[in-house]
Amino acid sequence: MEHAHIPEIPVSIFSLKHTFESAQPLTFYADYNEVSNTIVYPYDSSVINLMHSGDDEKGTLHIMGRHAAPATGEVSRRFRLSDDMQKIYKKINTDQSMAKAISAYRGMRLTLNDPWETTLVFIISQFNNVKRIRLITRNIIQRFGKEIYDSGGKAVAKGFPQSADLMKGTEKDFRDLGAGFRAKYIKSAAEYCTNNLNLGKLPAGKYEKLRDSLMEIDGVGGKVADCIALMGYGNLEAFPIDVHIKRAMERIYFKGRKMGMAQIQEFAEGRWGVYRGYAQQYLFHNARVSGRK
DNA sequence: ACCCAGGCGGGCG
DNA sequence: CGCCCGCATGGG
Repeated sequence: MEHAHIPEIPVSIFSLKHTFESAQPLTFYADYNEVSNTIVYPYDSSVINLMHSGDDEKGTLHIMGRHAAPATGEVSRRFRLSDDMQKIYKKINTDQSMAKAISAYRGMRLTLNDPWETTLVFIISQFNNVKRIRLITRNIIQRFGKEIYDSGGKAVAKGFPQSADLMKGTEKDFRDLGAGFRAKYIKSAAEYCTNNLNLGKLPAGKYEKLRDSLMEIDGVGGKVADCIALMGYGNLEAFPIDVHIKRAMERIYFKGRKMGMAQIQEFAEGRWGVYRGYAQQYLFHNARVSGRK
């Protein structure tokens, strides 16, 4: 089938750039080319190549790659293309700070990632920085991922290793790949998610139950469980509170006073309701970018 | 040199 | 219960 039709998806209020740069699981191992506005990432047994043309208000996603046609639905799910951003913005645009964040990163989507990939990435994320999370994640993929070949039989990438694949690694292996004290968590999570907890069977829509189940994993506490619920299961009720969110919210909404996690959670629920996961992503990205210098 | 990073588990009061 | 501490590693 030469000159195969390139699948296209019309998209509006969508920014591949802001989405990629907002430190979500996919972005730790995908490659992004800002000039061509293209993202390349391994998925299943092939590589998906996604180009965004037009502008963020109204554009087109072009899907290229060996399995481009069957990947169309997957791209739509993964980038949450059916989210009604007008409606979501209306719900979370509650004040001047949110308005500025939405304006600055308009089109940024939450992404929906594989639950196991998300679990591993956020176990690595604890007490760590984004650059090293990315490094460690890539090291683990390089060491334990399976080769992905193009139609000519050339190895082009490595797929994300499943939990069973990581069971072959020792704690020392993960330490050598840069995981540090998290190595023991990676090892035990690989075992637990292979033998005891089927991540594919957890109830994505039941926030409390989902969160409690995820916290059975050693090394997964409340914050990491919220990240997995949000970005691995698409549960928008999850509101992960990390150091950036905590600081930003204390400053913006609590006159600089130190607040407990429960109080901040309660505030977020009351203010942004079932869309608080989206509010979190805009607050987080804004705080992180404006915190750099 | 010093401080910080998408926190967590464990121990203590 | 809540509080507090140690924790690997590398970048600013």
